[in-house]
Amino acid sequence: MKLSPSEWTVMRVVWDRTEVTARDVLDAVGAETGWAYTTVKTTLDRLVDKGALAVEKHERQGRYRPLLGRSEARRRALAGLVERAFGGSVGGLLRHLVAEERLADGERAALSRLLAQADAEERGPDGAGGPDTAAAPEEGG
Amino acid sequence: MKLSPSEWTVMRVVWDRTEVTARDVLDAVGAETGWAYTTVKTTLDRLVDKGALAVEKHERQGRYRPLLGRSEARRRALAGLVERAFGGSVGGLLRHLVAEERLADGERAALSRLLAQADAEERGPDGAGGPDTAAAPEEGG
DNA sequence: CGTGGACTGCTACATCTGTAGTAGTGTGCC
DNA sequence: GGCACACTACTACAGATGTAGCAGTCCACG
Repeated sequence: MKLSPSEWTVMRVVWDRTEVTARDVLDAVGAETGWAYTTVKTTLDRLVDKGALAVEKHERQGRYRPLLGRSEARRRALAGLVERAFGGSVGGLLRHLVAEERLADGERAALSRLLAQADAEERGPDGAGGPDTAAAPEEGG
Repeated sequence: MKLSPSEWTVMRVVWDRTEVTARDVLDAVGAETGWAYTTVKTTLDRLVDKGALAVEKHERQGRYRPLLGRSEARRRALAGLVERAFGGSVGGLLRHLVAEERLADGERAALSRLLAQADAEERGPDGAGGPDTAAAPEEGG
């Protein structure tokens, strides 16, 4: 499942609140996107169609809840990019990041720290619960 | 300028050879994609339209040459992904990579090495006019 | 010179995406 | 009890993308 740019915009709101109405989404992104209410609605419905959201009626109003987790969506988007643009190699992406993207000093330092940390964690398996670990039910097919 | 998946497929071939004919591309990707000759041709032409390739006639046969570089294309694709999926923060992507993608030990080590290397390079040869980073890496993890 | 193959430009068509309009319907207010 | 409002389902339409066919043309070969 691939999310289009507009769909990402909507999903961001849903993920931030865990459950939203179309109105909520419009309130959140209307200013920035200029979308009409129906545009939000259509996007929301398409996301339901493709299984990224679940909708439930409350007083005849739809409430949308993510089925696709943020991390999972990121993983897939990233996988797509790596596949298309870096020959399927995460290493290639990494090299590009370091070599071409001119990471700021702070970012490099932070990345080094993260690496060390992950290293430690993986050696002492107790890990869980990052900031936004979204466990998404996997749709079976 | 954004490249579609099919366009990436074609561009990969062009970048690998610096100049190609439609036939070359078909030979290179036909087996893997199952495309017809005309599909390649259309994609090539669309790439010319959008300014990613230049074409030149030799004996009434078109030879295509990249105008858009691979690194540049990667940069843009990456920027798009970071924008859509990571709230515009490369740091967010980095965190995801380390935390979620379960880099293999080898990859992590390689990345550390790359970082150290880039660090040295950037400090060594040229420091003038550089980014005067206002310190403070965002969100302390 | 006629024919076939290679290559080209143009056209086509389905699907996806961005964006929105319209009409139907339940509900609360006057 | 009707009307405005909010929300929904359905429909629309243009541009991008995936994929390919067709017809014209040039060159080489017989």
